[in-house]
Formats: sequence, structure tokens, C-alpha cells
Amino acid sequence: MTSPAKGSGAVNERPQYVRISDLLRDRIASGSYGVGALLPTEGELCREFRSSRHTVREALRLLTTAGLISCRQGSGCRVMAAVPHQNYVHAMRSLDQLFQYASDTRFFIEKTEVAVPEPGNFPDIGTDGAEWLIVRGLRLKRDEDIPICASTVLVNKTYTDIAEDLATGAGAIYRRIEKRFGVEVAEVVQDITVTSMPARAALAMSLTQTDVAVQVRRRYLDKDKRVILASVNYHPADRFSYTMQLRREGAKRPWS
Amino acid sequence: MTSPAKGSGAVNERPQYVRISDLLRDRIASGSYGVGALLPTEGELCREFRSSRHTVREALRLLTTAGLISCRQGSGCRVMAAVPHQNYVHAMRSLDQLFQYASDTRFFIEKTEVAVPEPGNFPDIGTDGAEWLIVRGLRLKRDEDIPICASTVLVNKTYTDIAEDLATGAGAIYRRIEKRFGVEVAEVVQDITVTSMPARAALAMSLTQTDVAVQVRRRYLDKDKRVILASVNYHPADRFSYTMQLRREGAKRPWS
DNA sequence: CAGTGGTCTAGACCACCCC
DNA sequence: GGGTGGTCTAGACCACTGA
Repeated sequence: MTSPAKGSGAVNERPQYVRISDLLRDRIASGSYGVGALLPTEGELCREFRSSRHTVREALRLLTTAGLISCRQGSGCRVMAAVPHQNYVHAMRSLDQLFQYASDTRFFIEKTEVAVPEPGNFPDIGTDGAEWLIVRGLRLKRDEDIPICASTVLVNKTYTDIAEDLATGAGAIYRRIEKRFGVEVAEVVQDITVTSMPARAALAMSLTQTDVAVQVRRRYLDKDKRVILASVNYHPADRFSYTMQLRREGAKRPWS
Repeated sequence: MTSPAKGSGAVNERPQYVRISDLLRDRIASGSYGVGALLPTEGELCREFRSSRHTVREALRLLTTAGLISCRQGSGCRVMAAVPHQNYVHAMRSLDQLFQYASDTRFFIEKTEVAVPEPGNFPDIGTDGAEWLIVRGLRLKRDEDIPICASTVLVNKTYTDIAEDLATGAGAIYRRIEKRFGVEVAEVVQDITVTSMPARAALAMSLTQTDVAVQVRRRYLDKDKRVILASVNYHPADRFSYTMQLRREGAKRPWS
């Protein structure tokens, strides 16, 4: 039960650091080390398990990766959760995969202006009287005239100068802003609902207001949760499809 | 440029292992170490950077975590990708967050049978002539009669016995199967489209076939990609809303 | 200031892969 | 068998935290 590894003969067990990690895991799960509490120091754990510091640290690293503890130089390792976090993730290499636009689309700009957006359309962006750069346009399948969606993009006034670039070149607006201003989109919130087609979108796509539309709204936030850019897109419902794939990650034991 | 750490005076730089990791990163990004190739051995890296093996391994660990390399005992560390993976993740602690059902809903079963599903409705499940346990029902807001959606659930014949449990107790079907049969949902694929309300769903929810419906299909796969369970849900469009939040993770440098 | 975790060295044995 | 990465030890200096 104590020390199987090292130079002793039979080593056909799991590594020591895994066993230590599992043991600590159990203590955390059972509440022996409650959430918010400090773990014993590395030195104490070394003595308890009669292991070197490196081995103990390896065990702590596993717990850190699992999100169970968080260590800070000078103070100690604190229990953050009793069970591992993040069971399923929808991962993507780039935001483009979120949008699921085929690479052969282009964005045709109808109008660009700096104005105060009429309220009601963007209830959750905090557009209370502030001015935004408003870009309206159509996303088209390249080399065809089939519109994918009608878009309205609201750009934070800080980045208004991006308007100069939009006429030329290509690429998503958010990525151009990232490049030109050196900011980073840290978070995107997207929601999908079904509505009827608004007048402007219907006109732009040669549809009528009785047609059904899928409204996709997105907010792009920087690390301080400021809105860099927001967009509202109306898709003809019969052409809309959204697929996502989630896979399980981490956390094997505490769920059986 | 060579060795700043250790006992030498000024140590106010980033740790050695970070610098080594960054350097290797650059070589991978630039193609010096191409995708699929083997990295130099740990011993060689130790000599090149005049560092201990521990330090080099720490650097390699960073690259492993970033998904850039993959190391195997006996053979070596292989370059897996030139740029980090998984830039944005939609993380959730449980699949329930994917479905976004409020906790105060219940599932009312109308009918349970073992049969061959009519084709056309489930094109991508591989239901070619095989029998499935088919469960039809309504998801309701608890203590009210407002239906949230009409559901058809197809359970792999392996788990047909779960039918016995469904009449009693509560909980999502997938989770009951997990518990009873000791399997694990390793992956979920979900897609969202807009259609008209099918006859059966319209009837069940006191709607008409001219009403607009949001169709949400899901496949639950085990680790071998076998379908454990699939479901098709029809939501009244005016009550449907789907929100997701993605945050950036890892991978800071190669995107500017 | 004492004590913590973060980094680093030098050396060792082992399990695994490939020749 | 020879070389690889995986695990482990013993000891050291440093940066940070908190009293």
C-alpha cells in the first residue's frame, strides 16, 4: 500500500504520481479537503507519501489539469471544485467554424454609417445612445447570386476607422479589427431564434416579409467583456442548417 | 541569448523551459520541423540548449498540451500540427446544458415500440432495416401543459431493455442507459434546421401543419462511434431559442 | 521575515519500440 | 540490444505571499 515503485522488483502498477493524484482526488470528492480549503503543502505530501517533491508535483499537476485545484506561488494549492469540470466541449480551430460559412462566400456591403442604432433590435449589447459603426450587407455564395443571409454589423466606435479598409480586401470584419488594432476576440456569444423576415432583409434577398427567417445574433467580446462587434443575421429558413459536434473530455471516474 | 537562469544574477526573464518551448514552436510553425516528422531526442535537445532533461521535458510538455506534438515511449516526439488547435471552445459541465432544457421539465411518453423506423426521417443514423426501440413523447414544462417539443427517440436495440425503466422514475434516457449498461456517451452531434410542423407533432401540441417548427436532431455516440441513441425534436418556432457561448483558449501567438 | 510553490540540475532505473 | 521516452530521487536557488 505504501511504496511499490523505485528499485524494488515488481513495478507493474500505475505510476506513483497517478496513485497519489487519485488518492487526493478521492479526498477532495469526499470532502476531506473541502472546496476553498488549502491542500497540505508539497513538503507535507512528500513526507506523507514518502515521495520526492517532483513526484508529488506531478500528482498535483494532474489535479490542476482536471480543474480540481489551483496552485499559487507563495500561498499554496487551493481546492477549486469537488468534481472535474468541462465534460463536453464543442471545440473549433477558428471562429469561422462557428459560423459555418463555406469558404467560398463573400460579403457584399450595401451601406456603412456611424449612427445610434434604433433600439429594440439589439437589446443586449448595451447600445444605450452610443454611436456605433453600422455596416449592412449581404453574404453571398461566391460567383452566384444566391444570398446566404442579410447581415447588420455593429462595430464599437473605438474601431470606427476599420471602415476605410472594408471597401477593399477580404476577410471577416472581426479578424480585420483584430489585426489592425491588436485586440483579441476572447469570447463569442451566439443565439439562434426564428422570426419572420424583416423588411430590409426581405428586400435585399428578394423575399417577402411573410417568409420565415432564422435570426442569428452574435456578440464578440474582448477579454474585459467589452463588445468589440455585434452582428444580426437573417437567414432564409429553408436554407438554414446548424450542426455542432461535442465530445466528452477529461473526467472519467466521478460520473459512473 | 543562451543561458540566463540558474544561479546567475539576473533571472528576470521568462523561464528557460518557456523559451525553449517557444523556440521549438517557431521551428514547427516555420516548417523546420515538419508535420509528421520526429523532433530531436530529449538528449539532443538537452545538449543544444545546455539544459537538464527535466527542463527540456517541461518545454515538450507545453507543446504537447498545445497539441503540437505527441510523444511516445520508445519512439520519440512527433509533430502533429503546425499551429495550436482548439482555439474556441463551447464548454459545458453536462449534456443538459447542451439541450438547454430548464430543470423543471418532464418527458411524457406517448408510445413505445420496437420497430424498423420509416426511412427518410433519420437519414444519417444508419437505420437500414435494423430494429430500434422507438419512443415517442412530449416534453412539457412541469406543472403546466405547455409543450416544449415533440420528441421521437431511437434507442439502439442493444439497450432495448431500458424500456422497462421508462415508465417509472425520471431522468434523461441517455443517462439512464449510461447507468444501467455502463456505457458512456463520448460524443454528441446536434443539428438544427427549420421545417414545417409534421402531422404527429402538430397533433400532439395542438398546432397545425402550417406552423413553423425547429427540428433539432441529435445522435449520441459511444467511444467507438456507435449510435447509442438518436432523437428528433420539433419545437414550435416561436418558442425556440438557442444560445451558446464560446471562449478563446490556449494558442496566443500564431494568430496575430 | 519564514514558508510556499516555481524552476532547475544531475543522476538513475525502467518500459517500450525498433532493429 | 541499443536507444527512446516515462518515472523517480536528492538537492538547490529563486520569486512570491502573507504575517
